[in-house]
Amino acid sequence: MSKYKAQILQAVDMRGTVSVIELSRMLGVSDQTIRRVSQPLVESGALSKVHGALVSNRMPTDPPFLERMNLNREAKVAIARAAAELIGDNASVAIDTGSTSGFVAQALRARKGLTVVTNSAFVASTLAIIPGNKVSMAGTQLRDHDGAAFDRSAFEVIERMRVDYVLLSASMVDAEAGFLVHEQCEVDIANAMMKNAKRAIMAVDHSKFETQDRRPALRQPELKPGDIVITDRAPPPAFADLLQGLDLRIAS
Amino acid sequence: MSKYKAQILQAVDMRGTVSVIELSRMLGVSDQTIRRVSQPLVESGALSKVHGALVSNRMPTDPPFLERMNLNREAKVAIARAAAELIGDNASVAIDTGSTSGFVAQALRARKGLTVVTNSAFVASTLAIIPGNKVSMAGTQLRDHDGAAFDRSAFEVIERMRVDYVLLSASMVDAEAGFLVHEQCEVDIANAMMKNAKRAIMAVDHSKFETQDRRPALRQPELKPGDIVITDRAPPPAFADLLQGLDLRIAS
DNA sequence: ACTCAAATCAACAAAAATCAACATTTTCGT
DNA sequence: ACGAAAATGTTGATTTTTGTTGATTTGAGT
Repeated sequence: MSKYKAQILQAVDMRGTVSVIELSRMLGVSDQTIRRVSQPLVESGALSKVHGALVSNRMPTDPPFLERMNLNREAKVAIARAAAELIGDNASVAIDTGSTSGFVAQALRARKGLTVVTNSAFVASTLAIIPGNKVSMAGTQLRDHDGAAFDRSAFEVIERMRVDYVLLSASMVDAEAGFLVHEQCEVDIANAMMKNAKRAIMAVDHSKFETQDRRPALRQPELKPGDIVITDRAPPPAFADLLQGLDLRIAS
Repeated sequence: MSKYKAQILQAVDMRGTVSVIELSRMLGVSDQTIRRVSQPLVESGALSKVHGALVSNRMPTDPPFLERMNLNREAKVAIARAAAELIGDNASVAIDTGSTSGFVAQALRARKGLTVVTNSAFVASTLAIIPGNKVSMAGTQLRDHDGAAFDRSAFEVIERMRVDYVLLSASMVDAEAGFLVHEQCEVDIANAMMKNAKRAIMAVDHSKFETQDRRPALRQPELKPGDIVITDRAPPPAFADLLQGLDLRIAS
């Protein structure tokens, strides 16, 4: 068993796919060594190999989904680590849809004894198989672009739970309007989750503060004083008002 | 108890992995001493040893579900390909839990326009994000060893659907008793799915025909004549009676 | 189909780590 | 202080891992 095994697995699982050359630079060894030590991993089925790279078997390989997962990847990983750190073991947490939430779910695999409620099938399947976790999948009918549910039963499940944290995300942030998403049903779910959570964690990478997106957007429910915002760079000064009273954390 | 043990344990658990040389410098003793002192620690299971370093056992270990996914991998992949071929585009299909079903779900990503109902969060998240699919997740409360649901709402969802195929699996096959699983709830779900499907596909790799498992087991609902059994090797002759009237297919 | 660059593989030599045996030092009870 | 037992360091043979080389395969583009 090689000493690089854990690092390779972690890197590949986090990113879905990473090139052999990149791994060799990352670990400071030759590409040949990466191939050699990863061979048992692919034989055991933990990873798959393609020409030039290793790909994770634990993550969807569907283009649109993967694209979003790979946008601002390092930022999201850093934010996810910080969120997982904050949440801690044995906590209960509601998690919404969104690629950042997907990374948080992956980071939360290191936690133990979580109680989770989510309307994202990806989040649910990521965390459900960790021994000791209790995971509730909210909703039945999954929409195809991200595998999340927004039907009536989703609300019923969420409204039955009472959790320590709710993890939310946003498509963009506007200095006046606040945290925005594109669909009403996402707002509704966020609202239901927030009502039943002690504390909200809003996870947004820095790109969300700079979006020029002009598509119609809807406001997420307002955060309460003391709620947490995790991002990866200090937001521009224009957002000072919006973030007033919130617990802003910069992950790196 | 050696005076170094505590420090070694602490350092290794803290950092996950630390080289023997580094430990020897850290404690101001020879590398040989580190090996000697750490030997009882690895024998007692507190640490693992790799060439050049000691790694903590505390932190990262694969969930059992993923380990089962890797058992008889090639056989399951072959079976999954055959099943996906058979099911075709635009079909509707109910899929149960089980590692073989997980592989079938992955193979089904190549199909288009599927309507899927499943009680496995893993299957659901794998297929939900394929554009054009309609996926229903049956159930809310996910059990931790495989992320599948067996609660009342799971049955309600399944009983509302009418599908072309149901994809089933088994833990083992007995020449007299037939296809067996270990839990009653799995039988119940299989039963509900079969009642609402035109045709059943039973996917079992060859190892299931050879199991010596003596744990108590329960029969899956009886297959109808014309139902399909997909496996990867011709079953032993003792199973001829059981397979009588069924459509047996050998995948390679 | 053909070409070229990049990635892979196989084999070998160099380097690093391990192990076993022995010499030396430390510890501890008397 | 003395001797036995345990712990540590040292040495050299052995094993494992690693980087390099060159031949081969693969994949993208024409």
